[in-house]
Amino acid sequence: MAKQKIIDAAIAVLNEDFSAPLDKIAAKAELSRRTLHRYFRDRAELLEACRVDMMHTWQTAMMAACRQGKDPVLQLELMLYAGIDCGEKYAFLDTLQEQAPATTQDKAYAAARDNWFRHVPALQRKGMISKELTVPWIRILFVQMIRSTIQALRSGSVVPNDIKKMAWYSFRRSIGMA
Amino acid sequence: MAKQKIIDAAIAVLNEDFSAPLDKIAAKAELSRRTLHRYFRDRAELLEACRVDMMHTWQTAMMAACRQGKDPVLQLELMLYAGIDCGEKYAFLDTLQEQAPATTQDKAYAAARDNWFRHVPALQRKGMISKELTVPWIRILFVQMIRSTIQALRSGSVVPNDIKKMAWYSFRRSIGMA
DNA sequence: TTATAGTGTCACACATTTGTGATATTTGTC
DNA sequence: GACAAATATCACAAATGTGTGACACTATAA
Repeated sequence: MAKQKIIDAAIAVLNEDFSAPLDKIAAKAELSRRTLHRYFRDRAELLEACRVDMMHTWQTAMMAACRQGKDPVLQLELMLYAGIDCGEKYAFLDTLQEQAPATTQDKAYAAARDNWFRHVPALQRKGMISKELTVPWIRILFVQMIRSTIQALRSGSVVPNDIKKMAWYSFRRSIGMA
Repeated sequence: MAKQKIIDAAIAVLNEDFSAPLDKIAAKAELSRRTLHRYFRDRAELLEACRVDMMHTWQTAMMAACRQGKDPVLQLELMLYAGIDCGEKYAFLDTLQEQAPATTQDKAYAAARDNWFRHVPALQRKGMISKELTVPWIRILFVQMIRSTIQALRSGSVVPNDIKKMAWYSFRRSIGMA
């Protein structure tokens, strides 16, 4: 589907340069700018479509991840993998979220994501997560670990197969897990 | 000095949106766009000034850090702190480096930064750094840890005093150190 | 007070980006 | 081949961003 192709291109381009001209997005999608405009009235509409698409992708991946286990540690691992699978979509969504004020939908998204982090204090008491770290810091680490993975994949200097394992290893240890 | 004020504003704005209009930079610097143009002929000149400023800041911090110890682990810790002290400058410089082809000066910068990472294989053999991780991945983690710190500071949700400690703790452990 | 340096405001030409209409050209299907 | 759907190309007006000149408005020092 051309529409999805455009959205994917837009996410890829805007993630690197938020004010990039539509030509660049069209080029990335291998379409003319004119065709892009046939699917999206204007820049704002495209941006909104990106937001919805990213949210949907992330939610779907998250749901699948969370269904698989009740153990918070396993859930966290699966959440990280879900974020990685969403790739740029997750990172860019996170950026967009900062720029625009939260709508009702956004709040649902944020709630879904934040849900896990409620477990942190309990895990800290159990000594599974370092007590030196704060919850906001751990959240930031989580997002940045996904960004690191994206960058590693894009740079091509790391073998794709190894990345997920390395990411989980690094993230797990960065928050004080064994 | 107004010139420095503009450069700082430019780094802050362009770090978030590389194609942001000059109006935004001028606004951030609390100056009119006309005044900005009195200091910098055009966008390219401002960008170049940013690059030089960031490189200088980073080099200075790095030199100071490296003078303090011969132990690679201590050096790494001090390098991380240097990066954090440079703040956005380090992260943006890293971005710029990707976009523009390396000049002679850039190579010197890159060399200084990369210098430390030569120690990694030796440290891996000693079992101080995880053998599961690759050098490119460790480099990415280093940069992203600085970005995490910037974000944490900017969000205001983490106490500044704690950040450096948390960043070093998380980075150290993420690469497999004790 | 009078210079003078730094800044702000306004106006302007120019370039780029954006959104749209008109008209081919391609693509797939019958 | 004939047809319809999707796309490309071109042209164009409107909006936005860029760089510059002219001039007015502070300050501060001589």
